[in-house]
Amino acid sequence: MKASLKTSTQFSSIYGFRRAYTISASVDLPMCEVPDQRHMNRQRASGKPIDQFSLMKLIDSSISSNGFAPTSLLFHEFSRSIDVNLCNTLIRRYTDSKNHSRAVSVYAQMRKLNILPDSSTFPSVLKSVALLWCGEVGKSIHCNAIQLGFTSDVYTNTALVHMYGICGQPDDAHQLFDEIPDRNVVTWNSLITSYTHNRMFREAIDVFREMLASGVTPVEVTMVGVLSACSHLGALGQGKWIHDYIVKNRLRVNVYVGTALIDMYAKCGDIDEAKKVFETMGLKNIYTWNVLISAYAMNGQGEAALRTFDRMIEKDLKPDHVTLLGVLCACCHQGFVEEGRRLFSSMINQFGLQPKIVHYGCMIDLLGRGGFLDEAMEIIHSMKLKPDAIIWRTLLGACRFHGREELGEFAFHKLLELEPTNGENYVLISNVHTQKKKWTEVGEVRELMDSSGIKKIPGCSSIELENAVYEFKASDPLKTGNEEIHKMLQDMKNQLKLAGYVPETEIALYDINEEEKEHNLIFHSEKLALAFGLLHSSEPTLRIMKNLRICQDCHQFFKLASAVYKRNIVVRDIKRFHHFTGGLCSCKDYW
DNA sequence: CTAGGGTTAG
Repeated sequence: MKASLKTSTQFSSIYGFRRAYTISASVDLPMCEVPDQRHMNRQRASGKPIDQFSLMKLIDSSISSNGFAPTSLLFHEFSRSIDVNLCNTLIRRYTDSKNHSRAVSVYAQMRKLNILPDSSTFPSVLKSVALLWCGEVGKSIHCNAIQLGFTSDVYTNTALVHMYGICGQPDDAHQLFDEIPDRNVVTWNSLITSYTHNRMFREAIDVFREMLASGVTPVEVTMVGVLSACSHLGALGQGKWIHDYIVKNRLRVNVYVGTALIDMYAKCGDIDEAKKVFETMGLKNIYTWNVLISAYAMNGQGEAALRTFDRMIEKDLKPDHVTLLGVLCACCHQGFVEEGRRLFSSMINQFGLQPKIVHYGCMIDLLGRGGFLDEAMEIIHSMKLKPDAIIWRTLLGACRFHGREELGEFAFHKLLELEPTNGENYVLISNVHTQKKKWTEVGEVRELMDSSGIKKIPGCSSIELENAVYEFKASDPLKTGNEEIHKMLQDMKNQLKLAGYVPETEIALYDINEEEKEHNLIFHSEKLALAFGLLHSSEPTLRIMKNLRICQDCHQFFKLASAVYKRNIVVRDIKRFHHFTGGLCSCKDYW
């Protein structure tokens, strides 16, 4: 029946998952250290078979004091006492205590001893398989379930949908889902999270719509999945609808739902609403605080992020790696160099957290943008971790900012080794040379790019008006179809020039992160979306999303447009938000 | 009695 299932060998690399363990269902288990050897020896010496009750007690005490029971020995010594119920309990205990590889090992032992699994074996063991990201093992357990006739058990099927989803096989999850005769709300939730886990957010929302259409009533967990999808898509209209749905249907705003709501509003650029949800929440945990801190950081409210952090510390909450990342990022986006240095050292000294590569990256960005490139270099040399491509790219970006050609070349050569096909790197070094007007070097980079076949990513922007999303790609002014918008843009350009707009052509000439050359600057996708928004909406705030970073020229253009056309413009680009109001941007041009 | 949940630099 499952002959069409794909193998899962690639999932770990495609989705960036780290394969933590590899377990084969037929592998011999390693002998574990035996914590209660004497007790077992006594039992063995007495020659009496141990009864199930004593065995479970033994397992329990062993798990609670050592975190595990000597599984293989138990199976070996006491196999006569072991039946399916005992195995199920053992699997569940291991799953609950996050000892997933042992849970799977128990299942493997069961199969070896020919103890037939029952309908409650599969859900528990599959949960562990999912958390171990072992799609291959999951598939073989799925085959067992089919052979043993558990194809219509909804618990098993739901666990399988979840397992395939978590293991990076959302298509298999969906295919299986379609074959399940009696799906319930948990089955639907599993399919939705299959998609969110695999960054297929539109599909997740489609499934949610289908779920509503089929008459299944969503619950809190459903909302968390769909809200997460809305966050990633920047779908504010959709997200608000979910929020309304929660209120109207009296679903609880528990800590999961609340955190997901804050994140949704933050990632859709509505920071005020995000804050409101936070203030009305009863129970908050570290996730909630972290989400609010990075909400402020990405929306250009660095001070608020730091104040939130202080509030958190006052409440005696212990910050974690994500918290520190949020505050460092806030400092970075606002140029708070001194504050960033202080936080970085308190991370280690006060909070006892060992910085990860991301924290170093953030510090290098902060120092680099601030012009402290030598200090950034010192950090790179002093860190125990091997600098990755992102570290070097961040440094290269700072070199462009401050015209440090030599150091830039150094970083670029590191990048050529680490990721020779990433076009961004070529663009950055090309811009370093452009600034210094070293046209020979610029030409060389160009050639290197062409010969390596590196292509630019097309820019695409979208704007949501009255529940519809309109997408724009950088357009060719000679093509027909967008006359209205093109005419509007020409008018805007003339208007804004009166307010001081000067098209910036130099950088754009070689920047593949932006769509078009000099004469086409005016047809950048975000400008098209803005013109469309101004023409077709009278809302005070226009929200635009872009798949790449906003370019320098558009940034200037939008600032002036916010003043001339008296609108707030919120742009979410691939990195962060820009809130344009009255001729200024929340990023204070520091990005 | 067993299945489903939120955050992360450039």
